[in-house]
Amino acid sequence: MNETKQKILDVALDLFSQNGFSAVSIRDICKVVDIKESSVYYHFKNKQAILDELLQHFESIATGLMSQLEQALTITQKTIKGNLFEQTCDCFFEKYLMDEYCNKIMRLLSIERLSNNEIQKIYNYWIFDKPLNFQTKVFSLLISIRIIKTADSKYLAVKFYAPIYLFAQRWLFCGTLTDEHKQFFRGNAYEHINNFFKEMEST
Amino acid sequence: MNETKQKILDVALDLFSQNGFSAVSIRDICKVVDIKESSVYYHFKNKQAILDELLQHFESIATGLMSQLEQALTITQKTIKGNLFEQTCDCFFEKYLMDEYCNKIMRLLSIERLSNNEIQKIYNYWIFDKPLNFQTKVFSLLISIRIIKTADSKYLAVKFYAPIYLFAQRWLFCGTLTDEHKQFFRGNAYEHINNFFKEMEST
Amino acid sequence: MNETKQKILDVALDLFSQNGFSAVSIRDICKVVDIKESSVYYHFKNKQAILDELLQHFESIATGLMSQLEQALTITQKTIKGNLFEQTCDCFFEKYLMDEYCNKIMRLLSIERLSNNEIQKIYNYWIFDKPLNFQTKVFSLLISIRIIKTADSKYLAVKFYAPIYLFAQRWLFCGTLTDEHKQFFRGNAYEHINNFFKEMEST
Amino acid sequence: MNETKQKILDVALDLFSQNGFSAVSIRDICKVVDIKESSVYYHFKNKQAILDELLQHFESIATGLMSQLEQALTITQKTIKGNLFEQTCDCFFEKYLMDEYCNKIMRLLSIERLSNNEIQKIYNYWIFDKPLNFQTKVFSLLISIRIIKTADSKYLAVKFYAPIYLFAQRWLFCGTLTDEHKQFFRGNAYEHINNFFKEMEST
DNA sequence: GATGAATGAGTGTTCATTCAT
DNA sequence: TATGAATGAACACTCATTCAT
Repeated sequence: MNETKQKILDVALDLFSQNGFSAVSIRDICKVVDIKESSVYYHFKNKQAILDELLQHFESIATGLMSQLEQALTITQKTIKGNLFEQTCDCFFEKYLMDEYCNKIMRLLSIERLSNNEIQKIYNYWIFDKPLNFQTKVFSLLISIRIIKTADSKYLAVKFYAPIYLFAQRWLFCGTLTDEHKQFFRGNAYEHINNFFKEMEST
Repeated sequence: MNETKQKILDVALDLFSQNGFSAVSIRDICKVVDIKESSVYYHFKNKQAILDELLQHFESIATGLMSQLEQALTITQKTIKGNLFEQTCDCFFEKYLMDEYCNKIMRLLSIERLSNNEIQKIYNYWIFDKPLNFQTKVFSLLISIRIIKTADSKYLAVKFYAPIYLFAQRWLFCGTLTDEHKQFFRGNAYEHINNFFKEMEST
Repeated sequence: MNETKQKILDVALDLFSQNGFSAVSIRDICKVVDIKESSVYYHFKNKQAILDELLQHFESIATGLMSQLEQALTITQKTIKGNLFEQTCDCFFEKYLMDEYCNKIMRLLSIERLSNNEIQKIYNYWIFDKPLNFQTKVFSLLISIRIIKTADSKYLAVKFYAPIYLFAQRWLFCGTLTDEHKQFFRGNAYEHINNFFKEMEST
Repeated sequence: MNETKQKILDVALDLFSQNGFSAVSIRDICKVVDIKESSVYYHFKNKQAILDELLQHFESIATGLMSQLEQALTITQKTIKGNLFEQTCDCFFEKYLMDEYCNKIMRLLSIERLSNNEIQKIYNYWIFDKPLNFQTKVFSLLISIRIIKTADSKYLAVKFYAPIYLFAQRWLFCGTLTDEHKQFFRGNAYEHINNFFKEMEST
């Protein structure tokens, strides 16, 4: 892709994720990219088109990652649960929640979702429904191969995912993503996962 | 309080909660209140002052409610846990998360928190820290009177609160608060609470 | 006169003399007087009326002072020139150029005269024409009683008054009137007057 | 320089010199230039920037002119005083006090100086200190080459400059600069200069 | 590919003034 | 006497966008 266009996308995402779409002006973006405002309109039809392209790119990344996770599910049907969780969680945390690009998009979605129905849908899908859906599949699998006893896989998914979501909101989707916040998140999240499995085994 | 001033506050909160503070103009507010823009400045120093007054009012309400909940804790030390939870949860859900005023404020906080440090702090306090803190106290109490066995009350609080937070985000803090969404939330939340206690009792 | 009305006049003059008429708002005045803006309109028809009253009062003061000086001229026809000048200059300096009220008015006139024909006329009359006219009379008198030799009294007046005017502009009509600036003015002005008479005597 | 930008500067100076900086709105300027208000902000950061550019241009002109006058001083050390004065006064009157650009700036400075310290300084420098300073140098020179007898060159400068300053204030810095006013000024000023030299020679 | 120049619509805010109480 | 409440007109300034070059 064109170099300038890519710069615009990068800077726009950076600013959008910090201040929201409507609070960032074309001027703001151009100041950082160091081009004139009219130049933006050579690369994009309008301001909205920048957002659209960012979101589209995110959805293709997220789709890829999620289908990758789901594939891992079928391949590793026979792996022990520890490994399975270790891998998928690691991947979900590092390449999704804390990935620079994805994290910025999600922060942007967080801001804009309340005033934009289109974005609301994307947010709900990628932050609530898809992860919960995936987690439900994981537990269904574990139940089917009798690693864990029969239970409501949907509710198990909520129990497992809700604290992760809460820690993500607390540490990863507030202001700039710092290494310190990342560590807080990892600490809280892995503690939860460990506790979760201990309880699971004890039953 | 003055009638017009109250109208301005009401309308402003309504619009802010839907679109965010900066996306709502004084013009927008005045169109609904049916006054001229300059009249706003008789009642408020500037646009920010409207937000400040709304937030201040929320904080006084939230403070009142939370101290009320905490008082209930001391009084009912001898009540059975079922009652305690029933009351506090009901109150927390209906008079806080789903209360028209508080819910709007929280939606507003959700939108603005990522681009406003001041609001970030308020959000974190009233949505994360204070409720988790309260829930921790509840579990400490239950542990101390041996209704539940010794355990990490802090982690118990997270396990208990995280799904509620997730359901609230999913159903209560997205777009206008409809009766349908309220029912979805209640359904999910009370299902979680019931399950939570069944597990508690079984251990 | 009514106490509040007087306060408004005092404060208005103070602010006008510092910032000019149009740069001072009714709000500014009311903040200092500690009344509501609407109250001003009980005492004055409009903003302009405040200015009018201030100017009118100034003109009555100035008229009084100048006629007093002119009277001194007739009475003291036989006094020696030294005394005459000493008295009139002292009076002109202290009770006119450096009088708190008159000085503020003149600073106000200075600001506004360029954009206001009415004020331009008042300024020209009381700052240029009247003093030069008076001074001309003084020199005419001195010439007529042969204290100084025949000369062009009009030009003498300019020679005498111009440096005083320059020193006044330099020290008395720039920013707030401080004691320091007053002293600078007195120093410069009396030095000039002394020099002026030495030269006069030597011819 | 850009044509529109120059037009804005010209019109702005014209209006500022008549009404003062703050009394002239961007709208006023745009009406005359025949552009939309928003266009101004393509050429200037804000209203203040227009003033700044005007003042800066004036100071470069004034600096040039004054250094030119001072150079004339060294070159013509041997010229007779008549010539020297003739040339410098002519230049100072026509290219400074009555030059269209400089005169407008000085009227603007006159209006704004009382409410703006920055401008007060510029005014004092270019209207009082610099001209008096130059004139002092002229007299020092004349004294040193014994064309005039030993005397206080500083006081001579005041005696020489004060009437010119007074006539300038009376005729050149009041309302629009008309040919009639220019003639009044020239008449008064040259009469003073002639008288001044007659007296000088007679002593 | 990029930009100089312009603009219409909109932003928050200030102002002098009015008028019923 | 004083003020609470309101307003129309103006203000400096920002914004996304257009278009000829």
